[in-house]
Amino acid sequence: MDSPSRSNSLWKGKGKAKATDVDFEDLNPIITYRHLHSHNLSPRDPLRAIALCDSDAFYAACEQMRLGVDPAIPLVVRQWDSLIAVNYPARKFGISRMDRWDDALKKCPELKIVHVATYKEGDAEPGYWEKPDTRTHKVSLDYYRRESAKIYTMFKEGLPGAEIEKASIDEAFIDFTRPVREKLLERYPYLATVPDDAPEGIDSPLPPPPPISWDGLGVVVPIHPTADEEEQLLEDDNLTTWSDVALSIAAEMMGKVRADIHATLGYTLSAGIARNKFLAKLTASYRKPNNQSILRNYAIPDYLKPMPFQKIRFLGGKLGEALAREYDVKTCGDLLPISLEEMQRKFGEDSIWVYEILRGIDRSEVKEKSALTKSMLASKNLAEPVTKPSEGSHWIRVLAAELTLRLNDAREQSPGLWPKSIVLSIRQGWHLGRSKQAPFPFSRTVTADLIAAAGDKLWKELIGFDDSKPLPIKITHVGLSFTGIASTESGQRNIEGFFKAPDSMKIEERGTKRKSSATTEECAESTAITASRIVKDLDPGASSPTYFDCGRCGKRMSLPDDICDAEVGDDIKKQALAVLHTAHEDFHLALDLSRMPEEGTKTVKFRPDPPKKKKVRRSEPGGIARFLVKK
DNA sequence: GTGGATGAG
DNA sequence: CGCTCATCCAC
Repeated sequence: MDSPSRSNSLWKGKGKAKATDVDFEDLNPIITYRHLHSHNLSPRDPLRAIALCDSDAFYAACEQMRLGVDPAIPLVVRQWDSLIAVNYPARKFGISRMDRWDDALKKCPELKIVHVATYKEGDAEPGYWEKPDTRTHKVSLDYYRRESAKIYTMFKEGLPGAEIEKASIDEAFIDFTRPVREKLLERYPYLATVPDDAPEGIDSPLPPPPPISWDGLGVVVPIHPTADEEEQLLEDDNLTTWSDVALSIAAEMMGKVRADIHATLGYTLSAGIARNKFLAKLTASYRKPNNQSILRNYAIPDYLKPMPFQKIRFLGGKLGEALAREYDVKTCGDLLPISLEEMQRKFGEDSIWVYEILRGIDRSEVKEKSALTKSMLASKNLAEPVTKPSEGSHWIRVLAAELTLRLNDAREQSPGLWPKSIVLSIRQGWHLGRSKQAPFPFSRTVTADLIAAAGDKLWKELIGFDDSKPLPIKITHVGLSFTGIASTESGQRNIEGFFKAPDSMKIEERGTKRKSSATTEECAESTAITASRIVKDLDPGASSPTYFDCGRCGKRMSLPDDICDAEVGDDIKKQALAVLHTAHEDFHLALDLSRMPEEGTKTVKFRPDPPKKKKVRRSEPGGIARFLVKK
């Protein structure tokens, strides 16, 4: 457990040197007019103000709102036999996330238990059932995704100018720097111009900041946690900086949106506000639920030092464990004496990320994610293993139905969305897994059948299709996913240009039902090309055309003769033509996409800021390296 | 492209 | 071995 070879003094020997002096050097940087007036908001901006805002016990809150349950009632969300969300009232009973539902009920007989939505093959959409069967049903988190999207929308609308990065289904980072700066100049107009007598012109420091009232802005993390509050307040007041002013304005804005969201959607949120993402995240958990906390720069050292580093984002896993073991320590403060060189020697060049984090430094940016997701996975662990190919098809249809919903849903926001490939993965027993993927044909109208067909094909490639004899192995897990989802970001305008014919497309459904309420999605689906002409041609009463002329390539696309000649109603011919039309548009669209410069999806590193996997380049792969290097 | 690893909640 | 989801990377 301990490391006898390591001299204690090496890393505990710093004595009482003020960490503020030695390890945290940047707590009160000089802020000049240039900083304030620079239009180049960089991660080094001393007036940066970042928030992490997350929804309290989100799934539980969703169910509580959906069912109109009093928020004070203990409520949990159940998934099969365990719990996936526990609201705060329920936590008071000692119920926690991984508890079994029946154990939880023993702890709190009044507990309101809601099973997460599920669906089975053939269901149009997920539903809530008292007792869903794990053998036939699959969990759906769709409702939570939709509610999450509502919150995200309110963030965007309520915080113009702020950069917002959705970090997960229940949390988002918000960069307030720009709106805060505007407010700063508005509120303190004397900052707008460099005084004539400023010694160094635009590079002169700003005048002393005004005092701040934190009333109603949230909990302010104390600079030096002590028993004496009086003393604390006194000290804190004497140390106000412009950075604090910036944080207080951010807190103001954050508080307003939180209140707004609570009033409109009913969700309570907690937020942390600090100078960077990592600290914001850490600060958000300072006081929960339904609260926000502010971490001033001067409060960073004493907040961070006692903090178990394994609580830090990306240090919660094996890397954190490896660090803890290597040095036999727990807190951030414990790791401060480790030199950068030492850390890099053991954990690779990229450990500088960890080194800086421990000192409250994090330059990673809040960046709205262009494509909201790059992949979509629907998967299911099978309580009853699949032993026949036909059973596989069954689950594939279930999973395909979910992917259909989700992809079409995503397309409401970005019509050009398109998964490059579809992947079927299966697992047998406990670790052996295989997967197979194939290109996913672009199609404007994605149906469950289309996806299921693709999945079935992969299934056959993966395990064969002879239903007569049982599979040699038991499949315990089936997953169907889309990968390489591209949103044709830069081409958005082009594409929307195509997608703007009005209500022409419902013809596929029924020629007569013209004004059927077309959803935005369906409107977006219609394409310009020759749509208006087609609609005219399809005017009720006129005899059905059997071709159309493509406005883009000029080609005349005709129905196959056998359909033209067949003794079928006009309805059928209309439908057939619509299908042909759609297919042809898809062809053009795919062509457009392939020719389009891949701006949104080029080699931009998707996750530039988080810690790199530690590539250990080291002669001796012992010790921690074993965790980090593939065996 | 495939499989595995990592991480979050 | 909860269960479901997402991303990255070595091969």
